[in-house]
Amino acid sequence: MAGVNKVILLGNLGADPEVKHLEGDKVVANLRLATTESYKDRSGNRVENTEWHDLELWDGQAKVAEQYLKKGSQIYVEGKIKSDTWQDDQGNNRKRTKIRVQSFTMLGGKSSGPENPQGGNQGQPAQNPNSNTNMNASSAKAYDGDDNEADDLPF
Amino acid sequence: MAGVNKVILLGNLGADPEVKHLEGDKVVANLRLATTESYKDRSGNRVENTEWHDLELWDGQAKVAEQYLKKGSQIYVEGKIKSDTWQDDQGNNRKRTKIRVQSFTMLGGKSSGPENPQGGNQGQPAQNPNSNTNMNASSAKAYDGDDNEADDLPF
Amino acid sequence: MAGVNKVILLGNLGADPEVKHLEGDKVVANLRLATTESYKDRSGNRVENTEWHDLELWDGQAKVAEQYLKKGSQIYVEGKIKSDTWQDDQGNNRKRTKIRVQSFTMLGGKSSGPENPQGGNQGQPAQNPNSNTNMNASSAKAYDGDDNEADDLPF
Amino acid sequence: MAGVNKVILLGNLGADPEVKHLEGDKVVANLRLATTESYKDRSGNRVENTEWHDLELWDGQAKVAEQYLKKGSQIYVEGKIKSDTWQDDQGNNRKRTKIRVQSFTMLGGKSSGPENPQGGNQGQPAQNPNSNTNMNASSAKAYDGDDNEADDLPF
DNA sequence: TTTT
DNA sequence: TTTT
Repeated sequence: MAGVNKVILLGNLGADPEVKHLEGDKVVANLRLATTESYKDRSGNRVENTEWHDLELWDGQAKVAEQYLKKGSQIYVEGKIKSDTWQDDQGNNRKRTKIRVQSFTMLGGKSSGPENPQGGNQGQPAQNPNSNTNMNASSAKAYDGDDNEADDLPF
Repeated sequence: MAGVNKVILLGNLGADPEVKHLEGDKVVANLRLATTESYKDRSGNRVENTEWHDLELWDGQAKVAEQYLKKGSQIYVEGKIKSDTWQDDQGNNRKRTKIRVQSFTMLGGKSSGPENPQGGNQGQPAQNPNSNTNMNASSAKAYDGDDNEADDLPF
Repeated sequence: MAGVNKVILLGNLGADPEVKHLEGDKVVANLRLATTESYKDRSGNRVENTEWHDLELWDGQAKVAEQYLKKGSQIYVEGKIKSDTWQDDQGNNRKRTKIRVQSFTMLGGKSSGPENPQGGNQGQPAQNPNSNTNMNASSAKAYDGDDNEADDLPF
Repeated sequence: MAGVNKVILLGNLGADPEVKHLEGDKVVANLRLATTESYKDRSGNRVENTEWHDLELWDGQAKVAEQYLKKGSQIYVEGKIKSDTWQDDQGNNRKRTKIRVQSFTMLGGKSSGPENPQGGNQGQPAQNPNSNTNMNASSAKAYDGDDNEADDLPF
């Protein structure tokens, strides 16, 4: 029976993306995303609570992430929960949960813009390094291999 | 900085709720929820893929779950991802991820209706055991202690 | 700048789908979906409040809707808000809002199962007319013309 | 039967909030929010498509909006679709759809920070007018009158 | 371990 | 480990 497994996150990267280029043109990027909520406890003190999420992106999206995201980037993410289960050396059942990203959008925050835009002209500073450069890397449709959103880059 | 950490699930329970009544009137329920997606692989064969989620509900919601949900129940859930981290006996960093439920709605499927409705009249079968009895246990707002959704029960 | 425009609905159809087959193999289906919320007013009386949504589905999804949905069907929907604006006869600006469906999933409820399954054998009643027949008609990606979810039908 | 009616938006305000202070301490704010999507048409040209949403906020949230949001502000919104229906002068049935906001979060973008922070010191420019000042105005719980999120302001 |  |  069909179900729903949907995750929506908005937060900041705790580190630069870790990107691996695999055989057969496959690319995978792993991101660490922090979502912080803030509330008042019973004593009226403001408390911050940060949850860290392991994101996994494939192929076109991984390339976009590699080129545009870095530590501190603020992004909006849609994806689904996906767990790996295995047995460790002691024979214990282990489980690791990550978010398989289906789409993401860059928001403003620190460090928007490509790390090294068109590979040159570093003497001329980017016109608006702090502007709200959003960019959408849309749905990956991983199963059927029609993963062509690399053609969807906004330039 | 405020962020967003939102999970939306729709699936079936793999087991009856596990409910613990703690000191001070606190109640916690743990549910195992399966979300199944179905797709065709490259060869055109239909494949089913099930993800299992650990849900945690507190207080008013836990009581509603205890009374109305059981193995097989189909529910719609909103919540957030919440991880526990600790060190195991070998000093390894461990992490366990669960879904802290903020609201849920009972859908049809098997086993709607209370397990043992007001404790009596078992000779008379429930009129419509397979009907689409939905019920909403709304948001828990745990942090500020205004956790009064027990008053929101639909009866 | 990229934004997010996402709608999630779970409710029941108020009428059978209205389907139009257009030139060039295009198909559009219009659905009326009711989402009902129930709450207690200040006096403690339970109140029901129903919102009606106009859904629009295209092509592969429209065909699935035509074949499987009818009045009373319970569905889960993801889509986006889309408005038409025009001037009426009096020169007033008018606006009509609908939900462009990106994916939907059939839940149980009334009237699951095809209206007329494989066109025959009506003497033999469907084995489980009230069973929880879910079915997923996945995302339509209308803009790029790669609208091939008709190939994704679960049979 | 309980249903789901959920809207998630991320975009920018097209104008300053319109706030009305009603009798009995009630406050309502109306916002115009633009969500823009960007895609390539068949010819490979990038196309932008903007949808305008009418948002309605009440009480504590309305006050937060009044103080912190203005034209250009980028926000993340959760809410639900809510329609008004009436008959116009010609006796035609009319319908107007708006988004009843349940929570919102300020993101960076233009014009974060209060319009007039604690009412003074205008000679000293705000230190970081373009910084990523996020702020969460949480769920409004309108029906039951326990609308105390004014106490939840982050200061 | 659910559901179809 | 992010962000404010």
